[in-house]
Amino acid sequence: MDAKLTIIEAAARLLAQSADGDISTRAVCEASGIQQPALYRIFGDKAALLEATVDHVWNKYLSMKRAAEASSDPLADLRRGWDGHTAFALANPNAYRLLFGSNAVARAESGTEAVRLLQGVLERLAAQGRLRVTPEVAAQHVMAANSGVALAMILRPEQSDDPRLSERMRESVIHSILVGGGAGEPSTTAALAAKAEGASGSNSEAVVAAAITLRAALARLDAPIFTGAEQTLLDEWLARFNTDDTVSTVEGAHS
Amino acid sequence: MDAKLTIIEAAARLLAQSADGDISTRAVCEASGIQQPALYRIFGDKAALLEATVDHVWNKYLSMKRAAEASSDPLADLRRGWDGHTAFALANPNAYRLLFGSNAVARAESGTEAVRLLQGVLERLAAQGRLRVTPEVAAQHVMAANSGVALAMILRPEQSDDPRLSERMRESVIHSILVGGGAGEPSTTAALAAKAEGASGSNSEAVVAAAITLRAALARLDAPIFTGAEQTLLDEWLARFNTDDTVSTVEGAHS
DNA sequence: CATCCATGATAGCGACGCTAACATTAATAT
DNA sequence: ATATTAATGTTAGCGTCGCTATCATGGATG
Repeated sequence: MDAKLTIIEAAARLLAQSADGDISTRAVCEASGIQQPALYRIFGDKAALLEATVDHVWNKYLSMKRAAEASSDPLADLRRGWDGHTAFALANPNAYRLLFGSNAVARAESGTEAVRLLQGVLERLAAQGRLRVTPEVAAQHVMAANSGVALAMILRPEQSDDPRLSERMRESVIHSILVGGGAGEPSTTAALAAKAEGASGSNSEAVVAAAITLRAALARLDAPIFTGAEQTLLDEWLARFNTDDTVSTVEGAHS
Repeated sequence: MDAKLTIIEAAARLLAQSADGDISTRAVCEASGIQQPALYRIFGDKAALLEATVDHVWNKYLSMKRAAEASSDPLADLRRGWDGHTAFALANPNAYRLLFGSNAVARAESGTEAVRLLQGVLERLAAQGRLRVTPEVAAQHVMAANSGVALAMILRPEQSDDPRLSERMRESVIHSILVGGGAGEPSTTAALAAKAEGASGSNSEAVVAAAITLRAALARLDAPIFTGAEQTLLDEWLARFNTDDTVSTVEGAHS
């Protein structure tokens, strides 16, 4: 199974040096000292080879980044992830274009893993009460904006000469996803609690505040969102978040 | 010179029906009743044919839109232009992918014209003192975000299932480009709706954010606060707060 | 030792982008 | 009206592509 890695590395090398962004399986075979039937026995077809190559390049870059990406501040992690994404695109334009600008490698693991990592960060932000959309929606928003900026810088550098384009888009996206606009003053009770926990080191207050907010909203709700029984039970469940036991348990996951 | 248009229309037809987004010059020749040497005498090479085809499709769509795009409100025109861009991408995914996701048709006139039209609108906004960046910078920002959303919806529909993704990104970009955040029709977007309810006294954004916060906290909760079934049902109920119907209904209760 | 299966090597198929070569027509000049 | 030129139609084919059929080889397994 060493042949597989040999082929992938040769393909990655050729892809990085390719002028038009494409490579031929014949060239890959010649560069890796392997014959075509072997390549097709291993990968099946060219799309699978490209997929494996893109995944390999992506994972190589990711393992470089992963060491420095464990922080207590999910917003800082989000910024780091964005900048890393952009840097990867500029460092590997051909692989990136295959991954985010073509349909040939749409099923590559790299794309879903990028979204998974992003969602992890966003869920931590959500747990602090700082997201105003669901992590799923936020992830789609961030990914679309980030890939749009990266592709524009790769494919239309002369039309994307603003040196702060990526940074601008990053902050624009962050602003529209976070409550209170991110860097600005928090406006919701949950965000206030999130800011307060910055001093105490715990994020459980945001959860308690969110439960309180929801219970209050629930009481004033006359729209047919819940039946009476549902509403009663939901209120009971929301009340469970207010116990100190719950708080300490939730915050146990944090530290 | 009628042969040129005949070829282009055949190519556009084939491109629209193509499964993998690519077409062969042989198929174009057969579909247009013209031989390959004639095609290559007219266009030079395949890239030029694709370029002309994309330009043709783009201009056809643009002439459809141009009639309805003379307004006194540049912000409304910006929104119209954004939605038209997205609609074109979804209606012509293969042509769009060639234009914004590949380097084969990077020099197509369509791309530069799209940016030119956009800059015209942005310059009108700038003349009204509503832009907080230069029209050039704003145009790059808008184009990158719009193409990113469109490509994501084309290439990764299962990862871009938020039906309001384009709208969300549009308002996010507008907010970050205009001075004061930019006000428009307050009924459509969640952000603007949140602004409107700020005056009315209710706080639907806080409710949505609280529900999101609780769902995130719920996901990383391993303490025995809820049983599995309880947690599943609670998550479902919390998810109901995220629908825009719910939001408007909640704020409707107090207006 | 016989069997089987994974790998090596050769050759080739059909389709691709593209072009040389020539035949034919249309347009122009004399 | 004829000769010259330019444009177009037609055939055939080159080199490369993704991919595969075919067979030889060799080492592991019973």
